[in-house]
Amino acid sequence: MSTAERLIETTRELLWERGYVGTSPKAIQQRAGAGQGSMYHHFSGKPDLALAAIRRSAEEMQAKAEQQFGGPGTALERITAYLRREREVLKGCPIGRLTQDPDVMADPELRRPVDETFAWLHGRFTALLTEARDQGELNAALDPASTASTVVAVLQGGYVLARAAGSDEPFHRAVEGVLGLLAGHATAPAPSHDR
Amino acid sequence: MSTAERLIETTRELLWERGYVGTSPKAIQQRAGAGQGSMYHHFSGKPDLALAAIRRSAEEMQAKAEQQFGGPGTALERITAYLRREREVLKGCPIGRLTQDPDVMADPELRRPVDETFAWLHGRFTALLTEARDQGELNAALDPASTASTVVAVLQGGYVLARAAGSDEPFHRAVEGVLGLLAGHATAPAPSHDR
DNA sequence: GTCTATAGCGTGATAGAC
DNA sequence: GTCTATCACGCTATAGAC
Repeated sequence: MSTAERLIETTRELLWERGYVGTSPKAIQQRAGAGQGSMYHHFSGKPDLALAAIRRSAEEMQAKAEQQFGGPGTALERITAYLRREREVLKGCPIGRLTQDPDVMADPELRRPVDETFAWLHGRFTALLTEARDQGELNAALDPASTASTVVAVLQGGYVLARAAGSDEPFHRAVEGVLGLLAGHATAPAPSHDR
Repeated sequence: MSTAERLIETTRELLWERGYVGTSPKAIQQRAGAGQGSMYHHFSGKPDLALAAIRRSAEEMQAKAEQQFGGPGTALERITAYLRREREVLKGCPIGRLTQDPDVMADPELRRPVDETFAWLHGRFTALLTEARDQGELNAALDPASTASTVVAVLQGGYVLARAAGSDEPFHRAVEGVLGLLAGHATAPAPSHDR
């Protein structure tokens, strides 16, 4: 693994653990086992390195989500699979937490990957919920776009509640709660596609 | 307004805007119009002042919530009133954001008010949802405790989505989405209490 | 590419005068 | 109670040797 690679990965970790304001170039260098000069050779400074780290985390989050979204099963089953997927709940969402970092939100370049990731996620959920509705898995009275925002918010808020409590429980309760609400809106067993 | 008062209020503002790590004693003193010596006369240091500020914000959040919870209407109407209440959405939740501050979460004293506020909020919502269920406003199949976590998470996650997008819209969509999900679970018009 | 040395500034806190 | 002076330290970055 190259030095630049190690610097990016280390920055991703520290951004996740301590946020942008709480992460110093020095801390990155020490954990990555790189000197000052090395870091400034590969990156112009803290914002440049953070941009590389944030972009990679955003890509990773989308790729992981696509694993469940593009998997087998009905639309509602794929949504359920995504919501119930294993997560490092107490560490929080590596992208969502950047939202609370004033210096990240103040810089359009750093902010863009965050904005785009949630816009993508919302679009993906809206499409899946529309599919579920059209297949009769979900009540037609529900607005897919609003429900999509609700589902994404439950995950992000679940992380907040879990960290406040110092326990995974509130996160899982929130997820099961929204699944219960969605389940009650099923109108009929989903028809099989192939006949 | 006393100097100590001004210091606490200023700290509440800065904690909301920039978090604990991003807020320096110097910045507090300048905005509050107080000197170094003045601050250290009234408070033992940054953590002590932050504790006073966090406690007050936690109390305020609970008091504001109780305005809607204890207001008129059925349980579901009071929940709706709370969810639709005016908020400074783009500023985020002054308590929820502390959850992302590693130094706050690492200090049991600073962390306690955050933990307690969300525990209280969850309990309050659980009671209201139980009441709604018993009054036939809500499907009996729903678990009040899980649904309560979902509702609180929607608010906290709504703030995250709004800040990511730089717009109030995702917050309001998420709120209307969960109200839509709850509405579909009504089993019958709520009976009047008084006859 | 990586190292060490250095710079200028901010942070969190203390000391002691008024 | 509030002020100014001072401290040791950490932050982000640059310079220049190797």
